[in-house]
Amino acid sequence: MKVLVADDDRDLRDLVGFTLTQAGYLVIKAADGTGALQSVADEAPDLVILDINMPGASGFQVCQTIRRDSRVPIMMLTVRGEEEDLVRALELGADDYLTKPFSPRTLLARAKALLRRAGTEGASVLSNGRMRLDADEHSLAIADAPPIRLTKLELRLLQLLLANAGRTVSSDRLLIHVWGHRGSGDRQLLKQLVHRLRQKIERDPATPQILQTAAGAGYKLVTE
Amino acid sequence: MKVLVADDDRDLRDLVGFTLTQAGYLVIKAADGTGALQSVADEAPDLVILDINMPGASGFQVCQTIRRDSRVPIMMLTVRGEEEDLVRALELGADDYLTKPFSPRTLLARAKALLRRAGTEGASVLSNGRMRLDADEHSLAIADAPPIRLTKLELRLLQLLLANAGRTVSSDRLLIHVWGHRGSGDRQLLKQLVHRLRQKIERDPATPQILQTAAGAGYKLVTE
DNA sequence: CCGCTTTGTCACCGGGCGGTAACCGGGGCG
DNA sequence: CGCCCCGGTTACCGCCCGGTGACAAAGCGG
Repeated sequence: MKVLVADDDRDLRDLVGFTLTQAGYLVIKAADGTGALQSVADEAPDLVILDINMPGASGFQVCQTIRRDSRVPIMMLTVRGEEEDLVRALELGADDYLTKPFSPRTLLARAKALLRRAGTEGASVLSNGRMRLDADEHSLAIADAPPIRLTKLELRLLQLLLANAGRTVSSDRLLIHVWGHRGSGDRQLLKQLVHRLRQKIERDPATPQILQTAAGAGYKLVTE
Repeated sequence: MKVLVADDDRDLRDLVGFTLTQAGYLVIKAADGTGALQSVADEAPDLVILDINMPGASGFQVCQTIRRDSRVPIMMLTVRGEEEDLVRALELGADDYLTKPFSPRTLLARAKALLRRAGTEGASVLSNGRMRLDADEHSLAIADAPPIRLTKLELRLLQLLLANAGRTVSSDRLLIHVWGHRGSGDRQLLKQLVHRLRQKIERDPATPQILQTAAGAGYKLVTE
């Protein structure tokens, strides 16, 4: 389940992202309106969380543009006391709104309700090239080989890698996505997870063909 | 299809009632919380529409009480700007919500979606592959074997599993479906229920062929 | 009120998941 | 040349998870 979080306030973006990540969602972030539109087009998220006040293109414009060719659920973020903005947002096709400040619990409850209502809940399979990741089954199928069972952590790792297939994903992003925190000492965790995952999915774990390392940067998934 | 509308505002109640009646639903009305509970018990509606602000018993109490022994879809009505109330409602087991004012069209669309999702339109017998579940008889027939008597909980568990035959259903969903939103952390209940059910339906309960576990995720039913 | 069935709770076990440390080998650099 | 940083690998171990048995509590029909 992919969620796009668009907000120019870095702290808020991180908080929202963290909350959703911990709840098992795959989070994509954007810092401004144009970035948000780009991400919607590229990543086809299942839910979009939009701050109204953003540089680039305002939340309104973004919302309107998205609605031109998508019915993806949109949740708007506003500051208290901007009722008329709110009404306008709803008229532009937003599905729900949240006034800052809000608690993580609130956010989660509303997000879940939106996804449930949209009926997007069932489709939890992410695929790219020869790889197919099923979040419900906790399994990964490569080409026509029988699916491989994954643990929770392996699944999370692959979610982010597969969503960025072909591109290198930094160790920090992986750490945050999988464990929810970063730190130099935690490198070992990632090392281990990658190693164990390679034992499972690589034909020859010593010379990885799929889960490749980008020295000094991170890892990337090769799906071709 | 029976719908209960509970709201202390007579005008709103009538409007909602009228909308639903026109759409072909059988509408029951209640003006306060206690009346709502009474009606739920007496009439067993297929959908409950609850205003949060009501005399008698608040929408929360009503919602919670209903959820103690029923999983009938519940839609909450709120006025704009009561975020935390809303969250509480969703956490208490409400399925959807609507902020006043809303259009009749919206109301209808949401109500239909809820009923569809609840699968209330289906018959009392559910079958897939070699398995046939009869909700009235509380029995499960596998292939040509004589039907097996089921308890209430076993029946509910199988309902959800059979409706998603072949796919993994998460432990959380099962817990909510069977016990109705309490003990969302109580894996023990599910563990036991599965164990007991396996004793009944599996040829060799130690190596399940039908009710299989998806480690770290949930359970799934194999109907082939 | 009794007895049976159903359901909730507790305790235990075995296996695997995941965190931690230590070691190895290679490449960059002083 | 030797140091050290980085990533891979091996090993160990605590703990969580799922399965199981036993028993208490609750529900229900006679």
